[in-house]
Amino acid sequence: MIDKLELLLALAKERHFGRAAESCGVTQPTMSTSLKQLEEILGVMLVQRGSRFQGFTPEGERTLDWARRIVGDVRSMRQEIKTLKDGLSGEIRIAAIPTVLGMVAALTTPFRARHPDVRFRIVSCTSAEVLGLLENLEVDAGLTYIENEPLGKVRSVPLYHETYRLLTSPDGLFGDRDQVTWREVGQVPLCLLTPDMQNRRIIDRALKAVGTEAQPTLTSNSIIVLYTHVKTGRWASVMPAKLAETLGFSEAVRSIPIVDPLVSYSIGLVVPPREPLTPLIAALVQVAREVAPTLEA
Amino acid sequence: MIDKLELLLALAKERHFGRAAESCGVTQPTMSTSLKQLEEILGVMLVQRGSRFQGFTPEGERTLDWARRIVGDVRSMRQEIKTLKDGLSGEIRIAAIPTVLGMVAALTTPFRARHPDVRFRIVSCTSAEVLGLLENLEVDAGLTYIENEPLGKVRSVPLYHETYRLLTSPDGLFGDRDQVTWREVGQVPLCLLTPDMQNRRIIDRALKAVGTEAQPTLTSNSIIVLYTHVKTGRWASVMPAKLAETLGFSEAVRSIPIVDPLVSYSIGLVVPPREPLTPLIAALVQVAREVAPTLEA
DNA sequence: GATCGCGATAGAAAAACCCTATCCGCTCGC
DNA sequence: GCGAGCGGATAGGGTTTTTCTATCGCGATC
Repeated sequence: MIDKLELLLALAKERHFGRAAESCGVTQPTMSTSLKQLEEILGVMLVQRGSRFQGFTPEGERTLDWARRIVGDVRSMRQEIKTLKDGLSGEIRIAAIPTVLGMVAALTTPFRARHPDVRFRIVSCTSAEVLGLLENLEVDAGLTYIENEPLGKVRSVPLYHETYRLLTSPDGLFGDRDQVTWREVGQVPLCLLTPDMQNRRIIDRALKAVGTEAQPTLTSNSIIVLYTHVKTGRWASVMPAKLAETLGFSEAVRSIPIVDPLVSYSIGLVVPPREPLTPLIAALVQVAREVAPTLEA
Repeated sequence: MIDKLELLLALAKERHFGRAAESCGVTQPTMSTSLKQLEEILGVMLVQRGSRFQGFTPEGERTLDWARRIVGDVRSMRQEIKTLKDGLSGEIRIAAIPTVLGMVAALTTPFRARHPDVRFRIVSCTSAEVLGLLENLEVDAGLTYIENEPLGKVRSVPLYHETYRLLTSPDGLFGDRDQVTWREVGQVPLCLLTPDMQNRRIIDRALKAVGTEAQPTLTSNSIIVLYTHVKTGRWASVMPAKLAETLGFSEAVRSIPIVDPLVSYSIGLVVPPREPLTPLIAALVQVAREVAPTLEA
């Protein structure tokens, strides 16, 4: 039963019988028959049948919700019992948006100092994907924006506020300033994230609010790409202050606060709304609460 | 996996391998091996092993909590999907304390008018047992006191307030009064519920508060026994007003309000705190909310 | 209209499951 | 202190269930 629910979840993720089966370590016929059995048990069609996968029926969607919950609880149970036996151990999977990648260490380092048997897996993705991965039990926690754009069903722990800096060489446009306005930023050719990233949308929104828009000379979904370009001193960018700090640029780059208005968004840890949390996630929330004050400083 | 969790729940209920196995329709060896498998899966001992059942280990207790939740969710899922297919149908099991038994019809009748395919099973028990049965998924809802004595983890829907009447023949002690005090009630020989019933404890408490105590001439855990005795006109009792009304006594019995102080306790529907409720229970809660105002009148 | 990708189906091998029968240890009564 | 009886564990075998390989059939695509 549980296994069949797991197969259903895999199918929802892959939307393809063969790949879903493979991701669960079974063959495609097993996938087919198992789902058919699940449909028989529940007495309803769950999958739209055609020559290929065509999505779920409404009953299938409801069953998916239950499956996520039940499978999640079974995993939580197993982990909790394991923790009772071995102490905190295992792996925590965290999905993080690119602009917080530099801050992940602020969470993982104190955590690991306290719980050395715990491993981490960090995946970088967009803020929308964070929520999807969390929902589908593919990660245990997320690091993302916690106030703008609807969060869906999660619990969140605030970590810090993101403010923005113009990174540019001292002899570039506005390179001699102590602060610049968003309107002025609009005049600078920038390296920016691609528009599917929320950070980019935030910047676009800030610029639009003052009646201008970005002039991207380079866009990427990778912070590393932006970083290496800016570091040359020949490209400018707008980045969260924390990120700029963490990355540490050479003297060829100045980090200039952007004001008027001061744009600020909350970043936080998001975890499933389930009660009780798994011991690993509970411990992570605990550490997040503890380090949050030190991050704002 | 699910089956093994069900077996674990049965063992917790029966505290005896053989009987637990039988209640699940399997043999005792199956019970033994299944539990051993569960222990292997989780990597910990769950049951205190000796020559006979000696309770659960701490890990076993935690696993039990999870099992209740997971098994409950699986049942909810199956019921919800069934409802999507067939509409509301199936059975609702309600545990009720004796003094509300007469009021159950006030809930079931409007419910069945709306959902004719739903059957009911009503079990009578003490208020403590109501919560145990609810916790162990042995009933779907309870009808009991909702404010005094800790309720544990349930959601409750208030239905009405219980006040108390002295039932006695017109020519019995205080039989000519329009109201009596609790102190006076203490002087009357009464038919009462046994002390394991909360209603009895409420009465005892009320009497003790005015410095007297009950003089039971007959005690029973059955309302029918009390009813038939009082009906003869030769025995007196203290009963909730609603119950006395519902039962309907002959003219040989007067129902006299007891005052000074006016003792009143809330009766309500209690359901598991799980979200979402099963469709059946959600519908029951709905009906309870609707009929509650009419009950207080 | 041939080809290819996707999922369903058939049949056999493997695994899991559950039963009967029996054993072992503890408790209680005499 | 010893036999009886209860409670649970274990052994062995038959049956069901599961899962695999191989293959089919349907649609979409080029």
